[in-house]
Amino acid sequence: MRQITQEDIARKLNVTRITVSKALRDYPDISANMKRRVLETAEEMGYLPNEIAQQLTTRTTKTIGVIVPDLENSFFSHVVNSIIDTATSRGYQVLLAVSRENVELEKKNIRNLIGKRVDGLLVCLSQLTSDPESFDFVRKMEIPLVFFDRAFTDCGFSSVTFDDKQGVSMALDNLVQAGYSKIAHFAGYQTTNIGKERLEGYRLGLMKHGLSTREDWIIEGGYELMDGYRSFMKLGETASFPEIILAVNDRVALGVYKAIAELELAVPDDIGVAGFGFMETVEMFTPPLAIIHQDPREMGRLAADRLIDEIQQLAKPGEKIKLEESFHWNKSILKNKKK
Amino acid sequence: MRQITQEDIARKLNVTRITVSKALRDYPDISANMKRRVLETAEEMGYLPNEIAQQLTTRTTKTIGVIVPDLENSFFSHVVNSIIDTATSRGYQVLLAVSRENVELEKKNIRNLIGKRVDGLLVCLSQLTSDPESFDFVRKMEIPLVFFDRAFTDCGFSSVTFDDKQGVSMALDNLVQAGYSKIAHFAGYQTTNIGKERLEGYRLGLMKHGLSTREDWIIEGGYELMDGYRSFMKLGETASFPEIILAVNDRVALGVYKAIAELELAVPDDIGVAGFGFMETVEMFTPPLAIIHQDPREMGRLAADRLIDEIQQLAKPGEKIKLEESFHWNKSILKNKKK
DNA sequence: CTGAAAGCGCTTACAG
DNA sequence: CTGAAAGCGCTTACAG
Repeated sequence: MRQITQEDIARKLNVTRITVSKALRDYPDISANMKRRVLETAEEMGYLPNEIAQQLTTRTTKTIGVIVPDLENSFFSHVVNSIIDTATSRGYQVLLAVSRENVELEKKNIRNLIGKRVDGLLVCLSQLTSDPESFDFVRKMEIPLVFFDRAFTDCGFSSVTFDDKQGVSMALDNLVQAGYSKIAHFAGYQTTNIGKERLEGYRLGLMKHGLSTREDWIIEGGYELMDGYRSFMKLGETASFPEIILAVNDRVALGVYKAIAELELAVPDDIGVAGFGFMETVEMFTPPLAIIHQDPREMGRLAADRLIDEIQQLAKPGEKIKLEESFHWNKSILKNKKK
Repeated sequence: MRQITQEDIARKLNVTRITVSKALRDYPDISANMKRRVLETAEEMGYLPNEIAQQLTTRTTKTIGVIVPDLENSFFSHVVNSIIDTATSRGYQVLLAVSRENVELEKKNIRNLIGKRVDGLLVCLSQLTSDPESFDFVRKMEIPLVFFDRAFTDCGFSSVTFDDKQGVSMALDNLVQAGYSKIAHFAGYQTTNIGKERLEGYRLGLMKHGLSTREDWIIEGGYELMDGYRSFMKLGETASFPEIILAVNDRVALGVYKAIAELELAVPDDIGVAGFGFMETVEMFTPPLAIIHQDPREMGRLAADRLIDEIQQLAKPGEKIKLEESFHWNKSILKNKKK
């Protein structure tokens, strides 16, 4: 029942527990012979150091806390997978919590993880979080924290986010160059960062190419499949059709596909569709969706590495890291149109 | 820099740290007045109990370790999400590790998690694990463990797995009743449990309905998209075509769809397809795949609840829980065929 | 109602 | 080369 402790090993070898501790950690002032005997006996007895005790003495847990809004979202599960990979390879374990887009649960998670004395925190904010109170607490406790994907930018913490403006701009460059000029945007809520940034990128991109913005081609909606569906139907009521629809995310793009199919139109022959997403997203579409690519693995790796760097004081907090996005043409847009 | 401890609160109130500890845990032998003062001061000073210290004294961490082969697999990410939900609601946190289908890493993860003194372990074995050594160690340490999805069945630990035989049998019942009799199976490797169970279920199911098994309609392959593709092409070489293909998993089914499209055939008009999967799987297919349904949420919930029950000694180890599967007709098979 | 003592399993200066 | 002392922050019988 009782676990094997250093005391047990010590008793067996007729030395003190201090000698055992030192031998196990390979202190230079222990004889090679004693080290060998201690190691052997430890192995024999099935000794496994009690890390809780180590954590209490060393005041470090080699554990990082991760809070994610929803693990059923495959973007996040990819990010978390990559965080775990990175953390493991640097000797850290991951305590994972899910906020379910719930502000109260997010708060609780933060307190719980700090209570468990994680060495640092990796947080993707839930959609509705507006109150930085919990994070003031984190700052007061002087616990390193790095935001990813969704961040407070004025808290003094580092963050790793995508550069949507750059992404949209690059996509538009490609499309315009291929001869397209009629590009609509099914935008997200303008109360959210994502919605705003992407729409702004869209406007700027068009302007840059001297194209005028048609307000009836900007349809603001939500982030779900039915929003894309409804937006497309609304588009049918306007005077003229665009050549391409840029959807604010993959679920909205899926709704667009659905609407298109119902109207017996075809992608990409009748209309092209693009969205934001990553490789797995693409596979869900027939034909494969063109995407402004956001790589969850890169995000996870960078965020975890940054956090661990800050924990080990190899880096200072407060760095805003922006990840570049790339445009992946696929079969949902006719290439080389050249009008 | 230093964290606030009970000692700090005690000093401020001119009492001993024992009184503070008791007040915080609402001991009956502390005056209501003192409790109030302690609570207030704790709040004021931003006191957060050091759970590491608590863990050391109480010898319990309220943490469970979860090992999963691959978090990018959405089945597993759904299971883990559900585990976290259940664990959180019962007051436990989750330390998550990924084995990447790597036996060595799996071993290391187990030792690491036990080193961190988790109260229990939830494990989905990596595909190649055959040596129960690590698990003997777990047993020796008397740490509760529950396997899910992939299990050692002769280790004395509880397990939660799907009843594939029952699932296939139910699917065949439905199909035969609808008038189908020509059903092929694209099986998995017969060296794996999953491959074996599903093929066995298929044979038994056919037999039950007095249908003969055509060996050229059983094509053994792997678990990836290209395996399904190749198997379908191989089928083209046989004398006669089946009406329905039962694929061993979703990726194989996807390969079948691909092959069918290339041969300019259509699902379900020319041939029907079914596979194993869950709701998210279905959405990836056009038309939506018929599935023998394995619910990851149910699996996660049951496994976590079982483990916590065993931790709290509300249940004994060694229970083999089999989850029922249901057959979900979708548009990839013509219903009510009635020949 | 409050406190003194012992302990959880470990580590780390400091002596000898 | 080995060990005695002090400490990490907490809890829990046991006294008074």
